[in-house]
Amino acid sequence: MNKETIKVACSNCNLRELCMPMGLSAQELQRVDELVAVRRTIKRGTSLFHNGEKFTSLYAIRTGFFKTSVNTEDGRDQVTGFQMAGEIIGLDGIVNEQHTCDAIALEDAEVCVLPFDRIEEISREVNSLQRHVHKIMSREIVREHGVMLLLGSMRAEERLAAFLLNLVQRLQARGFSKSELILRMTREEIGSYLGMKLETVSRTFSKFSDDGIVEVKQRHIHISDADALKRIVNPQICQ
Amino acid sequence: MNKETIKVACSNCNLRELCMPMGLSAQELQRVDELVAVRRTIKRGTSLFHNGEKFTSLYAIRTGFFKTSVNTEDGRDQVTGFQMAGEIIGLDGIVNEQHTCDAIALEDAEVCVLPFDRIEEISREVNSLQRHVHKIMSREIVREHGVMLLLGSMRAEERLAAFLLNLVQRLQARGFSKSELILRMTREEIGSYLGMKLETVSRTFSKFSDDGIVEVKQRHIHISDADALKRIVNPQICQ
DNA sequence: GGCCTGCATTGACGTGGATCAAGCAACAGA
DNA sequence: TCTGTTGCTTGATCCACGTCAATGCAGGCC
Repeated sequence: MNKETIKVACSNCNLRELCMPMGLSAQELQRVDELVAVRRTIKRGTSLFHNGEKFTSLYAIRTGFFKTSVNTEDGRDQVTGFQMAGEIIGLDGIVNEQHTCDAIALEDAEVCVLPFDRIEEISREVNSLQRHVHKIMSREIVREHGVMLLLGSMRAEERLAAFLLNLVQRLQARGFSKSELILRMTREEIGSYLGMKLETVSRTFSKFSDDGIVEVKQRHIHISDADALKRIVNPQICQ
Repeated sequence: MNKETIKVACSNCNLRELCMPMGLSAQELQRVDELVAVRRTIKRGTSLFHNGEKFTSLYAIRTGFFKTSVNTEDGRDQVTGFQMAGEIIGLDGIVNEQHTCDAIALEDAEVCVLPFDRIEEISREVNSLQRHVHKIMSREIVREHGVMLLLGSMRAEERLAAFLLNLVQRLQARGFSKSELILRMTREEIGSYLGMKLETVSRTFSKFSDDGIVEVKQRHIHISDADALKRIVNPQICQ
């Protein structure tokens, strides 16, 4: 094997514990390495796939930041999620063999292309991969339940607080600061995700800033009082 | 095989095309029949599983009607879906091996219990079952995208219209009328699902009724003008 | 540098739906 | 038959957020 091959191997990837099952034998690892067909780079602002496109592969994000959004013929648009390194996108395409949403890179990105028939083939042999695929899909379902709870029952401040806590928690799991973050998306995209208008997003940021909970300078956010955010989301519990 | 065994076989089930893959060989069918461990009946108002309970099985609904809902420690509650015959529930439990929502029967129900390790085992051998499981999970993800769109970008009338159209379409696929339906849930449960208060649900029903779009008598609904509902959901397209 | 363009912020105002409250219909049980 | 309970409807009022509009700020390009 030459350097190139080694470079695209999951076994050598520093994101392995985020997007691949753990505790594989050497032989299983070798099989799983065959999952990744190629890497693909996506320029900021361009799409990895879009609504209607034929589904062939899932994508594991190596670097960069994406949004996914669904849109209807009559111009409605809803951001359904923001995805970062180690996360898998494209699951929506399995059911009808075509994608039902757009995935847009919010910064230059690189993904591993995982052909789905290869995933199915290898997960028949490697039980822990099979289980892993099921868990990833189940996790997405549970995540979406959380978004439904947010959209269905929270007010603007609660939504934004929950959003910030979620983002920072995921960034922290990737070794970034738990109080400092740079938003990769516009106020409008945040608003679309949270079911509110961009003006309300902006005003709510300003309110948090006035209350000394966060410092906001455009897309640079510093969380000064994470507990206050938690209290906003969970009024009763965090008293 | 005695009568009892035949009775619980998927191969004889009239819901087969709804919850099982199609085009199986005789041998594969036999394997798939082993999926169903037992049937279980659930009385109206009682739970099939609830939040925190250990996950062991998925459930295929044979008869009856369920709601699933997530709830937080601080008393927030969100109905995440209504499920009817032929649909699979419990997918949320896979990721952490415990359920993260409650499933409550809204009328007396019967489900087939599908132990998840058996699903995994058999889907390693029967490719079309494997594919089917993936599709079911993907379909749920896509459905939830639709709910996010609804909650994030629609107004009350649009939400209720979309809800009614979705319900009646699923009922029609099961051989029921496309204009007549009986709601199995309260206004409050509809409201929780649609992110609105029960009073607003009631008022919106009354508005539809005044406009001659539906006839509402408590939980008995007659849809007089389905196109009008479609126009409400899709203002541009259906002109 | 100056100009353009795309975001972001902030204010003034309007409104859809929440809230509060009363009354009513359906049904189960005595 | 009456009676309590649960769910549904409707009205009056309020407010959180949307809408419309002006201004400000940063980065890219000439």
